This record gives sequence, C-alpha cells and structure tokens, in this order.
Amino acid sequence: MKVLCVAEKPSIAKSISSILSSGGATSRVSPHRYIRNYDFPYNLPAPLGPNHGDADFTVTSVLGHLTSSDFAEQFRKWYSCEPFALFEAPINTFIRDDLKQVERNLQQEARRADLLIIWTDCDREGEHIGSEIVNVCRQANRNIRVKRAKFSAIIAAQIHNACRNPVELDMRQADAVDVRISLDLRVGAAFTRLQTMGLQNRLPDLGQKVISYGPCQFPTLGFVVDQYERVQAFVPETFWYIHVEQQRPEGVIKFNWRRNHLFDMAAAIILYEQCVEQPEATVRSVATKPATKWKPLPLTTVDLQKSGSRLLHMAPKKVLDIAEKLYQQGFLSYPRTETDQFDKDFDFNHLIQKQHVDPGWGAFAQGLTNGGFQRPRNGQKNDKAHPPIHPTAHAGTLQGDEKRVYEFVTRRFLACCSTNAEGKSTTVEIDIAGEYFSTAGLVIIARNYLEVYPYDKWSDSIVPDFAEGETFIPAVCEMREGQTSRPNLLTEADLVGLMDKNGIGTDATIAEHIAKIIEREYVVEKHDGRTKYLVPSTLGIGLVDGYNQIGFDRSLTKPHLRRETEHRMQLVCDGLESKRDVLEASLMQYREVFIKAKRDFETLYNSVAQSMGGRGIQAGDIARRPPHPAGRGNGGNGGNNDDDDGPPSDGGGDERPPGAPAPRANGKGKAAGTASTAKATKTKAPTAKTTTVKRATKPKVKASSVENPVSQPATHGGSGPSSEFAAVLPGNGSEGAPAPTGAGVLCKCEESAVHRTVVKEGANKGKGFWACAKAMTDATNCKFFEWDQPLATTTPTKRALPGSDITNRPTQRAKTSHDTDQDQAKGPKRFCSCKQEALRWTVHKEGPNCGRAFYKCPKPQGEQCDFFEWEDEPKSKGPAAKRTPPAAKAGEGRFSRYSQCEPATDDSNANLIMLLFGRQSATSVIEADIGLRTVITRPGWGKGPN
DNA sequence: GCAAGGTC
Repeated sequence: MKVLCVAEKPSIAKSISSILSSGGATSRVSPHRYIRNYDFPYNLPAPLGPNHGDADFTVTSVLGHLTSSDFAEQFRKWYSCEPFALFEAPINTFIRDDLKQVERNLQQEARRADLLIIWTDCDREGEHIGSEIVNVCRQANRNIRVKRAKFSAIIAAQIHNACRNPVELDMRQADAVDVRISLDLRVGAAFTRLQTMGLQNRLPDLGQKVISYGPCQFPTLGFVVDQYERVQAFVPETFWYIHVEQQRPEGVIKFNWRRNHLFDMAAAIILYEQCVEQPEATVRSVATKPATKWKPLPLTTVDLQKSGSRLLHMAPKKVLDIAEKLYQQGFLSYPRTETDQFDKDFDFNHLIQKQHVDPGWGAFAQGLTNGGFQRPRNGQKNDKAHPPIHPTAHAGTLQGDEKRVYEFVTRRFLACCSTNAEGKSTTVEIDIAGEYFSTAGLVIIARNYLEVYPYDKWSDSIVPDFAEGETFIPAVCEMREGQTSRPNLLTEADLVGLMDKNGIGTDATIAEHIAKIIEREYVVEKHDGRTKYLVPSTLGIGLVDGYNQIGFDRSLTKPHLRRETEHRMQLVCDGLESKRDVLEASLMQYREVFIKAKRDFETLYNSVAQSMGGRGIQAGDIARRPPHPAGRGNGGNGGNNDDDDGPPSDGGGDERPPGAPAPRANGKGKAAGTASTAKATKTKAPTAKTTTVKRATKPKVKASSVENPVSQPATHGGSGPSSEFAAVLPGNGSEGAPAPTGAGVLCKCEESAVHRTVVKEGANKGKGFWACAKAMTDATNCKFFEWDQPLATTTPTKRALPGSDITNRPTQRAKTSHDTDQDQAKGPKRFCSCKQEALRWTVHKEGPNCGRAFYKCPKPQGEQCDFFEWEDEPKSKGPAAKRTPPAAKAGEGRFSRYSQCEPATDDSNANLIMLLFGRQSATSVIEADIGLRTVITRPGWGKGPN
C-alpha cells in the first residue's frame, strides 16, 4: 500500500519525514528544484493502513498555493471593459508556469498512491491549499482516498498521532478562502483601474504610476493619514497641577497629585490655594508591597516585527525576511506564527542546552538548565499551526542584522523560560489640606529574566523613608502648568500593531502591505534619529481625503469593510452561510461603494489635484509642523513623560483608533488620554513640558501666600522654618501677637495652648488661633493649631487630644454641613460617578451660595469621585465632572469666603474667577489672594507680567 | 499595469 503525504512547504515535508521515519527516510529529487520526495515505510494501522506490514510512505510538498486566479482573457486588458464589469467577469483558476513542475510531481506520485494525506498548515489557507492538492491528485488518480492530518506543532508525538488519526479536509474553510480570492481580485482590480485611469491622464505629476486600491492597502494608508491629520489638527491644551517636593536625606522626593492634573484652572487654583493655606503634609500611608515585572510572552510574528522595528530599528519586512532566512538555515523556528503559547510537550530543555556555548547568554542558559527554568507564560493566541518563534540551533557565526535578529529571538526565548523580575515597591501617600499626593520607590530584589533580556528596562528608584502619621512642610508646593503634547506620526511598529489589531492583513502579509503603500508612493518614510515615521504623501492624503469627502457608509479607507469580509468568511467556515451567498453579499456591498465612487469621482480627483498641487506638502517636511491655529479642545495627548517633574499619566480614555499611538515630541511615549476641556484627573497622560505657572518656590510661596499659620517645620529631614515663613508664625518674633492664656484649650502636649493672631496680609489677617505654647524652634512643639472662632456655624471647637491627627485641619469641613437627615432632600436620590448614593450637603457660610444644597460622593475625602451637583440645578446628563463648579471641588463652602460674589452664571474661567474672588481681573485676584507672582496669560484674561 | 494570500 502506498500513501502520499503532501505538506504546504518543503521544510515541513522534511520534518514530518524525519519524525515518521525516525530519520530513516530516503530522499529523491522531484521535477521542481525546491521540492524533494521522501520515501520510507511506516506502520499505519488498519483500517487506514494495510492489514499486514508497513505502508510505503512518500512525503512531498507544494510551495504554498498551487493555483492562481485572474480574469478571463477578454477582461484582462485595462481598456477592454468598464472596471465595473470586473464585479461579474469570469475568473479563471490556473497553475502558473513556475508551479507546473509542482503539479507534475503531485500527479506522478498520486498515480501510484492509494491514500493521500494532506499535511498543510492547520489554518484556513492551509485548508484551501489542501483542496488544491486534492484537485490535482484526483486528476491523476480519481480513486485516491483523501485524509487530512491535524497537527499544531512539529513534535514527534503530535505528528505520529496526526498521521494515525487523520480527519477530513474542511471544505468550508476552503470555500471561505475561495470567497476571499474572488472578492479581493474583483474589488482590487475594479478600484485600481477606476483610480488609475481616472487620475493618471489628468494629473501629469502621476506619470505612469499605478494608483492601486486594495482592501488592505487602503485601510493601512488610512491609518497613516489619520494620524497625520491628528498631528496637524492638534491644538495643545493647557492643564494645571500641583507639584510637591520634599528634600530627604536620600534625595529629592517628588509627589504626584492624585488628581493628576485639571483642565480647569479655577478649580486647580482653589485646590492649590487650600494647600498653600495649610501646607502641612501628613503621611497617610506607607505601603510596601511586592512588585513584579513580568517576563515577556512567547514571540509571535507580529511581535517580532514590532520589536524589530522598535528595538532593532529595522523595517518590519526586513526583520521578517531575515527571520525567514535564519529559518531556512535552521537557526530559527518557522517565523510566521500567531501563537504565543508553547505546546505542553515542547522540549525546552533540549533547545536551551544548545545555547550553553554562547559567550553572551550561555551562562544564563546553563542557569536555566540547572534549575532556573520556569515554563513560559501562555498568551491568548494559538494558530494551531506553529509554535512561537524560538531558536532551533546555536548560531555563532552570524554577522550584522542577522546576528541582531537571532540574538533578539534567542534572548526572548531564554527570557520566556526564566522567571519574572521581582522587586519591592513602596508607595507613600500624603495629604495636604485634603489633597492627596503620592510617591513611590522601587527596590529590585531579583532581576531574573532581565539578566538576559536587556530590551526591557526596570530600575531601582529612591525609596522614600517616611513614617505614617509623620508631618512635614513640603520644600516645594507649586501650581504648575502643562500642555497636552502633540501626537507623533505613526512609526512602522505602531502601524504593524494597528493592522494586527484591526485584522488588516495576516502576520505574514502585514509587512508587505506597508511596503506596498510605500512602493505606491502613498506614504514616505521619514527618519528621526533611529525612529522611522510614516508620512503620507500628497497623493496619499488626496486619496484618503477624497474618499472621505465622498462619504460612504463604510469607508474605503477604514478597516470596517475588511472586517466585515473577515466576519462573513467566518460564517462560511462555521457553516452558517454558503459560499455563494457570502460572496454575493460582499460584492454587493463593494458594488454600491464603487458606483458612488464613480459618480462622485470629481470629488476624488479634486482632492488629489488639490493635495498634490494646491497644498504642496512635501513628504518628509511634515513631522514638525506648527500646530494648526484653529480649533480648540481637540485634545491632544502625550505619552508618559519620563521627565518626572510632570504629572503622572496612566493612559486613559482615547478617541483614536484602538492602539493608535500618540507619541510625544520626543518620540517615546504611547498614546494615552485625549484631553477634553474641564475634565479633571481621570484623563491623564498629557504630560508635555510643564512650566511653572506660579512661581511658588519654597520661600516665596510661603512668604506670599500662606496666610494661615499652620505651617510647621518638617519633623523629619532637618529643615527648619524659613525666616519668611516664620514671619507669619506667632510666637516667633515681632510679628506674632500672642495672647496670654490658653483659656481651656489644650494643645497636643496636653498643655494650655497659646492664643495668637495672624498678622500677615491676607484673608486671615486679624484672625485668632490657638497653638502650642512652645517655641517653634523647640523640637517638642506639638504643632497644635486651631482657629479660635469656628469658621462655620456648625463646627464646634475641637479639643485636640494627644495623637490626634486632625488638629492641623481644623476648618476644612467647617463651612458646610452634611445633612444627616436626607429627608430634606428634594426630588429623587442622586448617584455619584461611582454609583453611590450621593450625600446631600448644605452651604452654611454666608455668601452667594449660603443655604444651597448640593450633592457629592459619599466616600471619604481622597477617595471621592468628582461628582458634584447643586440640588437646585437640573441633574447633569453628561459626566459629572464637566458640570462641577470648580469651587465645589475645592471644598464646599469656599464660595462663602468671597461674600461679595454673585452666583456664577458664566462658564468661562475668567468670569468664574472674578465671581469667586470678586476682583477686577482674574490675574490680579490670583496675585493678591494666592500670592502668585507669575501670572497666567490667556486670551481675554487680563494682563500680567508673562 | 489591478488584490491578498501562501511559499521559495
């Protein structure tokens, strides 16, 4: 009995033969130079195999798809028909001349065979290739039985199992590929001819260029143009944040504001003012927990291309070409795989041992063999055809880029087989006047996989030595200004990721599509240092804009059409739709688009003509254009700023296509949040350069803005009160106004507190307060502070107790009251952004809002969401934060301090500030009340020194 | 002269 096995490619035929024959196969040439036939006996049990003895096995292969498709002769000439006719023109399927010898080989071998086993890759295309093989073999031997071997990796156990338990070829998958082939040809050819013939003659600049359309090419181009236009339209948006620093023996510790930053200046000012008034920081928590840096996932093709581009600075196609070459040389496994999980039977040990000899990572490999090994993590993807990319042999003689690619793959593999890096992170959270700030440090305990994988960075950072409950006056407490930063153009790696995510192309073709749109001159590569950005050409922009102007239900330049095609193909695979119906539905969809494109072709023409002639953008001259002057609130963003002076970012919501990058000007970051006006904190990421709006360096802040004498020297770190600061503190010289007795008020030392009066200019001038009677310079001063008059009608005077941590925050809650009797509430319950029933509060302090009730998040301060609603205003429909009056965020009742104010009726920050502060101009308010020296200038905001 | 998908 003779069995013919046909694989998708020669390498697989060789591997299968080697396994099934235990290395005993004899090979002979075939009519095709790349293909060999392997013969050996194999014990295939009945009923599939012979009743007695071994079957005669021959294993051979094809070279991918055997057949090609093209239109019938009369439709092949471009001017032979209307492009529209291509939607119905007959298509011929044939075997190209260069594959005729492959066909001949199959027929020769099939003629003598009883059983044909298909060993193509176990994916949709593999199933189709299988059907092509069957067609050819049946022509030579109509009685040949056909089976299909299912395997997911070239591992002995699997291959034997697949051979002995073959299944049927899945014709539904083959049908789905038939649909794809026909659809892509018809759509591609029709649109390409329409575009080329319609534009070429009318735009001399195009010369004889083919203006191709492809269902993968155009969405790919669309990504590049979209990002380009996002860069062009970007208008930086200003945000504000509070920056806190403290000097410690271990270095300068920078604290990040929990709110990150605010796009509402008024709100930021008010919160900042609060901090300045009561600048003492209290350490609320010091949390140390294990930190882990995860080892990488097993390597897929898309990952290899992205990493190759980002880390090795090679074009995705080049990386793949090199990997392909290394594969053929036997150094790497098959480089086209979607799989990021290793088979459970995978022989790691054997492969790791092969790396023992390497001078660079051999010692690490030995460490893995000697007990350091840990199974690689499993990703989510498995194409059931190939394992993740890994080294199959040690390569010691490679040079240049080949060496770099091999090294990357090998280090990645060893890293996967190692263990996560372990560390310890310490997060310190402080509270200044109800605002929370945090800082974190890291100690790396075990670098583990990082030892062999230098592409990942993880480094120690100062671990601040703070103690819970400790208080200190920050060395710096400033309100700073930052701007959302311009997104960058796409890099090749970004584009690979976008295409992968949107299902444009396959792992093997993504790089080709990118190369294609470059070859077509739709896109130009622009080098910035070692990073390569993709810039659309005038032609590329004209085409995309033109189609966008025509306006389709499903744009030709977006991924949706292709995704729908994919979806329909899946329906065929699942047996839910017939091949004919799906093809007809997809063709109908594209036909409609085609008719519209043809009818409105002048729009496309004008767009391309204008783009190429009118706008005259030179590709390569685009990356650093100044922002478009018009528009606002476009919400740019940036990546995580490495400059840790900036506020932190965490990558928030985003209106870009999934995964679209918006690297910052320095080209590092990845997209994060899109800023919108007045959107607080939750939208992070925009970091940009931060500029100090308000110079509030240590002494000046204190001198100019601290009206409230609660500031104390830090209890740690040894920095005493500055003289300027001390000037506002009573009992410390001529400016204080001590009162003789404590009148029953005890300080934290349980001694009579001393009464003093604020003498410093400011809102609190003249107010009396209680403080510890000891001198400020006395280390045993307990730092007790309490106003002598409650600032709100409901606040009783507190008696400080030893150990109390509230003594220095006497008045924050004083100006409003939380209505314990919620029955007073009018209307239905209200719920905050965290879905909690909102608490009703009332403003008691005199002022425009006195008596008004409002609702806010019931959680403790610091954990609250930004929800805020006045009871007498309609419930907000949109995000609560947008409607939140800034002053409310700052702490209810702060309105009341500016009793001459009128209720805010205008949204503009300037007006709001004026209303709140009751002064002529926002800038003067800031200067006078908060001690700003540097003034924020903004159109319509009054004049200032800036 | 068109597409996308295999593979050398």
